[in-house]
Amino acid sequence: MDKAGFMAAADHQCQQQGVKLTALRRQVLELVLAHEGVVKAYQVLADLQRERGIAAPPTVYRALDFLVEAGLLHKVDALNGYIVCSHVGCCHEGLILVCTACGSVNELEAAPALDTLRQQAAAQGFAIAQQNLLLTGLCQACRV
Amino acid sequence: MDKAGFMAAADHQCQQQGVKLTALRRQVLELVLAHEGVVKAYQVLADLQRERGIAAPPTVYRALDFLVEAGLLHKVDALNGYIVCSHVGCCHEGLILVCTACGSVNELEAAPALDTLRQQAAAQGFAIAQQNLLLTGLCQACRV
DNA sequence: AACGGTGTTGTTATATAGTAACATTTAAGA
DNA sequence: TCTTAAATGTTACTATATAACAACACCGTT
Ligand SMILES: [Zn+2]
Ligand SMILES: [Zn+2]
Ligand SMILES: [Zn+2]
Ligand SMILES: [Zn+2]
Repeated sequence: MDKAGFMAAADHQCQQQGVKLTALRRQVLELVLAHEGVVKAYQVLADLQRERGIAAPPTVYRALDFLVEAGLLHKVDALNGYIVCSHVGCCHEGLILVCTACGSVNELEAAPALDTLRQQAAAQGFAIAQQNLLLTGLCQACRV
Repeated sequence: MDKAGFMAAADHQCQQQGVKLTALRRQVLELVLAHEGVVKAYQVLADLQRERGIAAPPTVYRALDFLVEAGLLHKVDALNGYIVCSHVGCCHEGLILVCTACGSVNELEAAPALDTLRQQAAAQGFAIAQQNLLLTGLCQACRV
């Protein structure tokens, strides 16, 4: 999906959810979108400062939190970063593949695999929540 | 496994691997072991300072890194913390279940589930590395 | 239009997490 | 003993994230 298409989908999704994609949030989303792969909060902050002058960490973290909550971004804990969801609109559980060699990120639909995990966890009485799984490894390009 | 048993297993495992469980590393391991569930680096640092007087972050981070590398601890990225491996000795891939209500942690053997994921990733040309999966949800005690 | 509540953003300060770089000590082999 | 590599100490710093409160904008009601 191209960036314009993504922003349109984002607008739509926020309307559906009854939440507001304000100018600031939209700007932050566009800044994330402008990067390939994983983006860090402080990188976004720096970008935002270039565009708007002064800005402080809470401004960025709030917007990022909102966008994650709205399902437009995913937080990639292991990297302290964020990626754009590549399945906006379809309620999904992501399988996020991060290449340890080149840093590229690829998001798959993980529902089937998570069913297996869910069963295994359920056998221990544990109910796993909806979530995204981060897996590290080597992407096709980096496998020699 | 009780703590003494774990320390014995840790000694054994380090010998097997030809690495040294020095006094400092052992002390850090015992400090982690003294807690239930997830422990943070700076908590360990504080504990260490109580026991030995002065200590600086690198001291703790080095020891923790070593212990993770040796397979005695697992890093729990999503929580910026560490847990004691509950399968020391058997080479394994962990499935780490973290209860979002009470913070308890439970580690399962994840090999079968990871096989499924590995296949799904392989279909995209992605080779996932050996790793531990962190899943959040509700433990048996916290499911109402 | 004025009011009041709610959500959003601004601002300051601080808390928490992790690492770089170099000095010093310790342990293991030649 | 001498040499060297590993481990630890030390200082300083960078990076990540949040608390707390102030100011503002939006929206429905009076
Ligand atoms: Zn997604
Ligand atoms: Zn790659
Ligand atoms: Zn384990
Ligand atoms: Zn629980």
